[in-house]
This record gives sequence, C-alpha cells and structure tokens, in this order.
Amino acid sequence: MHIDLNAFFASAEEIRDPALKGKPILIGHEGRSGIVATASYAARKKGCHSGQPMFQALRLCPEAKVIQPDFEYYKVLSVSFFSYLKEVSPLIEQASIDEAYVDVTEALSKRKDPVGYLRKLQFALKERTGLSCSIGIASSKWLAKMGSDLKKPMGLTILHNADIPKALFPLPIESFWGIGRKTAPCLRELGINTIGDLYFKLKDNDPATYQTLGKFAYTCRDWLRGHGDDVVHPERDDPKSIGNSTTLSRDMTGFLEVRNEIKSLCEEVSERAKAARKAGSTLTLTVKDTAFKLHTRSHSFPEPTFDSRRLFAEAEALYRRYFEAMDVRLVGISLSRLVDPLKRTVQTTIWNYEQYENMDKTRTLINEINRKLKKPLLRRGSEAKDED
DNA sequence: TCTGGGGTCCTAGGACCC
DNA sequence: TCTGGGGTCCTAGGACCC
Repeated sequence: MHIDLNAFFASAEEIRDPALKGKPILIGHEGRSGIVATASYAARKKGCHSGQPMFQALRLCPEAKVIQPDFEYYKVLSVSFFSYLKEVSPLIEQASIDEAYVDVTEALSKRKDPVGYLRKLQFALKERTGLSCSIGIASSKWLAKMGSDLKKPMGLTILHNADIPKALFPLPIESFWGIGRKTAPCLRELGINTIGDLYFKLKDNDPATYQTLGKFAYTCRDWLRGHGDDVVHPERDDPKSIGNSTTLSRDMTGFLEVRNEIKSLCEEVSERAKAARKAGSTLTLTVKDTAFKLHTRSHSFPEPTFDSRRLFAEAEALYRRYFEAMDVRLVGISLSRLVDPLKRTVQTTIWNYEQYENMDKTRTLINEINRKLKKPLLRRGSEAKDED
C-alpha cells in the first residue's frame, strides 16, 4: 500500500483554523523568491500548484490566503499519522513527511472484506486527525504509488497487474513517477507521449529509448510489467546526509559577504547532526550562481565530526579556494557519510596494538576504549562541551 | 517579482591498490 | 613489446521527488 496525505500542509492549516476550510490557501513565503509549497484544492482549481513562484500563484488567485509554512507543526501531525499507521502494520517505510509504503499483505489476507477494511482505515484517520489521504494497493511500490495518485482526495485505488494497460497507458508520460522535467521532453522527442507509448517502445527493444533512459529503462520495463520492487524497508529513516541551504537576501560576492550565513548554516547542521546522533566524514559546500547553476565542492575529514567550528573552517577554505569571485544566489552546507558516534569502535587501533606481544593488555585497552565510546558522548544543548 | 529547501540515487572520471 | 584487469574510494554534477 502507498498512502499519501492530500494537500498536507494546507489541510494542516485547516485543522488549526477551520474557518479556512474550502478556501483558497497557498502555503509558502511571499517575499523575494517565494514559491508555493502546497496549494489547497480551492486554489488548485484556479491553476495554483506546488513549486510555482508565489507571485504567479497570486496572479492566478489573488483572493488566496498566503500562510507561512510551520514545519514544526506539520512534523507533529506527521508523527501522529505514522503512529496511526503503525497500528495497521509494523512494516512501514516513510517516503516523505506525508507519505509511506506499508506492507499490508498480512493485514489484508486475514480480512474477508479487505476493501471495506481500507475504507474504514481511511475514514478513521480522517476522524482522528482531520487528515484526508489517498491509498494505492498493488504488487509493487511503484504501482501502488501510481495508484494512490490516480484518485484524490480520499481515493482508494486497487491496481492489479492486468489493470495496468487500462489505468496507466493513457496517462501522459510526465505522470510516470521517476520521469521528470528533463527526461519527459527527450521521450516526447522519440514519439513517446504516454505511458503506453513507453511500454511498447521498451517491449520492442527500441534502442533510442534504452539509450535515453540508461539503466533506468530496465527498471521501467519491470514496473510496467508489474514486477517492480515490493520490499518495504522500515529502517529507511536513517538519514544519509544532513544539510541546510538558504537563498541569500541578494546576490553576494566573496566570502566576507556570505560569512555569517555560512557560519549559521554550519551551526544548524551541527545541531541537527547532534540531535540525530550522527557525525559525518564529508562536508559539501553548495553555491548557486546567478544563472541558477549549482556548484559543489566537498572535503573529507580523517574522522567523522559534527563540530560546527571544524565545519565552518573547512567551508571557508572551500569557499575561498573556489567561489571567491563568483556572484552567488544561494549557499548550502551538507554533512554526509554519516555514522553513529556512539557505535564506533576502535578498529584501526586494534591493528596498531596487535603488533605488541602482550595481547591481554591490548584487549583490556580496547575494551576500555570501547566502553568509553558507548557512554554518551553527546551532551544536550547548553551542557555540550567542546570535546563533544 | 522569475524559479525554496529538504533529501535520495545514479553516473563518470580519477587516484590508488594488487 | 609501452601499459591488463580487478577492485575501492573520492569528487562533482545532475535528475528526480515532496
């Protein structure tokens, strides 16, 4: 099952202020370079959609109410959504703040009326949290995701593999999950306008289609046959990178102009890493130039770290070395190759000490170090010390 | 008043090792 | 007789998604 909250941020605001119900709402910032994160269904009717520059959305729907996003509040609602799902099945893979894959094989096979059960589940969620959702049921994650997109809001779509031609083939190629604004025009160039067109080109081994999609072509072929990945990974919530970026109040040139922004980004990343109990070995500095092109430069530390001063020192070095003369619109800092600093053991040290003859002594020493590593190294907030 | 910010995954080239 | 084939790790860029 793929389950997706409908117009999540807008619904969240309606829950907080029921007077907004049914009204056109745009969630996003209104200032320079603001974009729409979510548009309520009333606003969507006027042509508003997420990703749109806010001023464009307001031109289409001047009466819309603009609300600044409140991610902390959305996160709270999201947590209650996921704890509700856990009652249905323990096998949940969080796909984003508002959607999940759930392995309901067990839960559904026991029911006499699985469809009725899902409907009840959907309405109980609405009852309990005020959130409406769409559900897709299928034999693979991709197909379930495509299914949940077919009917909104409060949709329930069951797609058997045999339904694929009728349900998906007529859809425009842009609605294929995994094919976006770059690939879709290339496929249209090849005469592929619908999902069905893609299916037949792949089936007939059209070389140009395979060339355009690369390895992804084989994944698409599997998906369209109903053979895609169907394994739900509950542990997927372990992050692989932690980063923050910000669009500057104006274009800036030279490190001294962006120094304070980079400093606070490093501090934010450091705090988030500590809170997630992660340390990272690779720091990446991202900048966007005035033509909206992104540039990245990265550095790997000999040891994983979350120390904001080390992050900042390296970010400064990278910036001065590569971007000093560039007009810059956005700066970002990201930490990756994350490890849990509490789970680290001293493997390299073992090698050094094994050269010594007294193995008992060595073992004692290693045990002692590992015991120390297991003690909490991280102190919270103001108690945090430099050596942390 | 053009186009956010959080991520994941893939590709390709180069250094390095055996 | 100038130069194989296996692999890993690192870096940079880019596509895609919500």
